[in-house]
Parts: sequence; C-alpha cells; structure tokens
Amino acid sequence: MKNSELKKAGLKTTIPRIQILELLDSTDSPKHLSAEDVYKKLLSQDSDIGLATVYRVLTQFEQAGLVTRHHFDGVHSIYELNNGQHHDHMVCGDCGNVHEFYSEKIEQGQHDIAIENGFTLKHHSLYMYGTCSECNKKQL
Amino acid sequence: MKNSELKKAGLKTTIPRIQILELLDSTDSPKHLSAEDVYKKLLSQDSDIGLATVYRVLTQFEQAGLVTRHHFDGVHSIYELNNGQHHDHMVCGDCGNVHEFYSEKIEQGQHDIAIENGFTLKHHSLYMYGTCSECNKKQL
DNA sequence: TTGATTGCAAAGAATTTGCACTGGG
DNA sequence: CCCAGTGCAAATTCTTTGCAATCAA
Repeated sequence: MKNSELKKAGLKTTIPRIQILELLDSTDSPKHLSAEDVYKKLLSQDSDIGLATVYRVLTQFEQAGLVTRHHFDGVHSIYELNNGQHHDHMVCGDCGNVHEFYSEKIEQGQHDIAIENGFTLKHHSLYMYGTCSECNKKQL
Repeated sequence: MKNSELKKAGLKTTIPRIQILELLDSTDSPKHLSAEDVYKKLLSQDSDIGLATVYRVLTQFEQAGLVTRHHFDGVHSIYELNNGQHHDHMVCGDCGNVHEFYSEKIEQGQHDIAIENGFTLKHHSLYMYGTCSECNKKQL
C-alpha cells in the first residue's frame, strides 16, 4: 500500500511519510491542505512530527509526483494527493471549499492557444474563485 | 495623465506613486514585475524610494483596481498595470518571458462549468507554463 | 495646518537549512 | 553498521507594520 508507493518514489518508508500519505489519502479530511494544516492534523493525532519535516516530505512527494502543489490566491502552498487524473479547481471565497472539475473544452482551448503561439505547454494552473452553490443558497 | 488616474483612485499625487505608475506603464520595461523588480528599477533611476513604500503603493493600486497581482508558480507576487481588458498568461520557464492571451473558448468553458455547478464566478486565474516559441527555436 | 504618505528598521509569516541524533534496510 | 531521515532552532525570503519625519492639498 503506502509502503510500495513510497518505495516506487525512491523514498524510505518512515513514520512521517506514511502518516502524511495516509492523511492526504483519508477521505474524511479535506483533500487540499497547507503544510500547516498537515502539521496540526498530525499533532492532533498524537504524532510528534516536526513542521520542517512536513515541509520536507511534502516537497519530496511533489518532486516524486505523488502530490500536487497549488498556489490558491492566498499566500501559502496547498498540497493535494495526486490521483493521476488532471483537474482544475473552483475555490469558494465564502466557505473555503474547493471543488475539482475537468473541462475538455477548456483543455482544448488551452491546447489551441499554445499551438497558435508555438508554445510548448508543460502544465497549467486554472483556479476559479467565487461563491459555491451551497453558499449561494444560504444567502437567500 | 498619471495624476488624474491617482485622483480617481482617491490617492494623493506623490512622487513614489507617480514613478511606480510610470514604470509599470513604460513600454520598454517588462510589464510583469515583482515588488523587488520595481524597487530595483526605481533605484537605478536615481529615486530613493523605500521597498516598503513600493509594497504599500502596489497594494493600494491593486485595491484601487489600477494594478493586477499575479502569483506565478514561483514564490513572490507579480504586478501588472491593469489595462481594462482581461487576459490570461503563458509563462516561459526558460526565458521567463510572459505572454498574454485571450481565448473566448476558454472563457466560455469556464462560464459553462460555473453554471453547471451553481457556482458564481467572481474571477479566475489561468497560467500556462512551458516553453515559448523563441526558446523552442533556440533549442534546435 | 493637518491628515495622508514615506523611509527606515523592526516585526511577521511561510518556508528552508544546519546540525547532531535516530532509525530503517 | 551507515547513511537517509528527522527534530529543533536558527536562517532566509517575501511582505507588512510601527513610528517619527515629511509632504500634498
């Protein structure tokens, strides 16, 4: 399981790595977490892991392709377990909820624009900010 | 000119503000600058403006809608004079060049997705990273 | 005049690094 | 056993703030 994912990435199997991987994978917790979020969550689960380690591990995971790093409007980085399928994000400014989506039309549009400009597209980041349906309802 | 733009924004006409506005507006310099870039550029033009002031002024400009702030993959914020017409960006990882583009198809796609999800879209950020045509040529 | 604005230095927030210690293979 | 991995504290980087001096209206 987690064990083999780490090995595949060339990383030794250690407590902090396992725990962070499990945390990111757990379905109950939000899937988009900052380093601080991960740190606090681990602390509240007994773990006496250091914040620096969280940063180091997340960075290694990112380099290994296990995790994707985002820069939502705010200041700090947000990490998300990489499930293999590309998607973009819709961030609700009211409740902070992050919704994932995929649009073939948008992907195509990007591809087209890149071609038009002789640009070799490696990756992209698209964030849509606004108010989610839940929050829209509440404000009635 | 600059003067009235500032007044319209409710900001007093001061040397730092004028200079920063002119810098951002000048066609010769890149249009996408970090606070540090602006600061260094001003220093090299005699000006003895403080870095803190650059940050303050850029933040005020952003709030006044005169300037748009971006968070390209890197760490620091990048500022750009707001010319009124929305556009997205293509960032070359090799030469650092930033190219602006606008795609009706992509904008439409975003609008569609938002509707589909009952999401009220306020704004978005789309950055495409890769290699620009110039750099592609050089690598032949 | 007078409150807005600035420069400087000091404070903050997020992230990284140095180093001695620990632990997985 | 041995080096990768870790915790802690100190260092960096980017940005914001406090405060006395300065300036535009």
